[in-house]
Amino acid sequence: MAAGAAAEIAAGDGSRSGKLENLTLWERVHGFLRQEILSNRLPPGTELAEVALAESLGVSRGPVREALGRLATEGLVTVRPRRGAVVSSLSKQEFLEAYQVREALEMLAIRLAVPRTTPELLERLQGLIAKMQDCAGRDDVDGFFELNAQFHRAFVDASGNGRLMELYRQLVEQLGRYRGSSLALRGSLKRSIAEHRTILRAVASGDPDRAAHLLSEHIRVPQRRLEAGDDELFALRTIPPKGEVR
Amino acid sequence: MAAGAAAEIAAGDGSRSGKLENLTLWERVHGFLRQEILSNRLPPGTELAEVALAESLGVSRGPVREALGRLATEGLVTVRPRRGAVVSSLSKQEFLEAYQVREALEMLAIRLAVPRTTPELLERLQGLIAKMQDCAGRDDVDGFFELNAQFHRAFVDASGNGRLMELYRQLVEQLGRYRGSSLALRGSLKRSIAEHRTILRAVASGDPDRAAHLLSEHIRVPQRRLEAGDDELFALRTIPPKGEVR
DNA sequence: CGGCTCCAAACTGTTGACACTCAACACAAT
DNA sequence: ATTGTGTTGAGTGTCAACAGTTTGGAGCCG
Repeated sequence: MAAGAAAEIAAGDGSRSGKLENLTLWERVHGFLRQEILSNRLPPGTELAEVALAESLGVSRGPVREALGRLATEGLVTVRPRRGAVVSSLSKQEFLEAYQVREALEMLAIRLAVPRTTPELLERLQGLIAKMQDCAGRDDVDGFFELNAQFHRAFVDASGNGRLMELYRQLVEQLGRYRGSSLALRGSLKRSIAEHRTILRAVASGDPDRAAHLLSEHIRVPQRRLEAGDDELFALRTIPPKGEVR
Repeated sequence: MAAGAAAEIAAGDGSRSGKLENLTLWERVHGFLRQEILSNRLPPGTELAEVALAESLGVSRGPVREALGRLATEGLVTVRPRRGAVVSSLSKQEFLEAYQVREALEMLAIRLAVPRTTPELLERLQGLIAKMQDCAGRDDVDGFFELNAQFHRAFVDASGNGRLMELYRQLVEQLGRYRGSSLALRGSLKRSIAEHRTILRAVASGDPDRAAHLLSEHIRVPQRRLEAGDDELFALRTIPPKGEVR
């Protein structure tokens, strides 16, 4: 039912940029839908009919089906057996649960990253904090959020643990759709920057436990607010069309 | 290819046990293959051809394909585009990475579980330790391993975090296939029991940080041995040739 | 007027067939 | 003997069609 502007998934033209795209059809559909969902162009609650999608994208139902299956195991859509797929939405409870797991993963990441710290990493983190301050001064909330995400991801990347990176990526993807909520929850940008500085100091001094502890407190700031009960933030996203989830 | 003993997945009779199984075909295939892999009846490295599986199970390639896709995102098989699927095997490095993530998840679990501790939980844990001691006395290593898994899972279940439980289950499933290795790594059963007692005391006294720290040390015992370089344990499972099933 | 039954449209689950790719093997040339 | 090339065959990627189920509503009954 979505708008008709198809993205020409099935295009056979090889002129698309210099990089040769040897992806299978369902992989392209998967990537396309993933982008549509993550960018909130397909908001939570949207029903995804196989035939409609297939026609819209110019492919058969097979690849669409396969793509939906993959998205389901990634948690971006939920399939109700014989009832079709829906862009999944997180309840306040589920959001909180994912947030807790994210905290645990980041703590592991920073513990692993500290002994592997390089001067380049410290420099990069320092640069990110500086840019964050710029954004805070300009009230560029979107920019700040992006930099903040990069800051946190830097530790995960530096951990050297591929499994951890993969899990973290999936988790952040899901939580990212509620960026508005997370941001509103955070409150003062200045305080966040100060916390980042403190964390960076602990990392530079090579103290994994202290860094992990600080990070834990840092992450808990928005979590506590959510627990306190600002449900309205979710009312925006939780679209109760008709079909009830589970 | 593989042996013929099919498991009658496609059976349409509703007489199968009292429990009504309203699962779709691919869900049944998925569950079946999952069991086969986890029980090591399909050892790592086994090539899974769609046509062969489909014929063997009495279904079409569609459901098999879908099941393989799900297993892939769960990490139990790896699909090489246009080359088919293979039962995935963990390298020493990957095993270690997963182990680290498991540690982080369990620490989160015990932190969440401590404030929610009930007398029933403490009693259950106490009972598990007692049974472990029995097994240790009888040199019942398999029994001990099972009880140990239950002990650790108890905290995850008590955490009340559904997402955490799901991730933990998947992780343990994958690591579980290397049970032999993990066991050999652990060494003294008595020491393990003593550590369990100490952890239980910390939980009973309502000290999440201490419990988490103790758990961390407890989990790290086999991890350190693995880091030390006992690769031979993996040689057992890493089947290099293109050997046929059984 | 409200509730129940039955019917039809729509959609998913499944199947079998076709097209295409890649890997291995054989053979020829250096 | 080794390397490069052509061929072949197995097996995946994709499609269109069939069958079963669910949903929503029209019609009937209380």
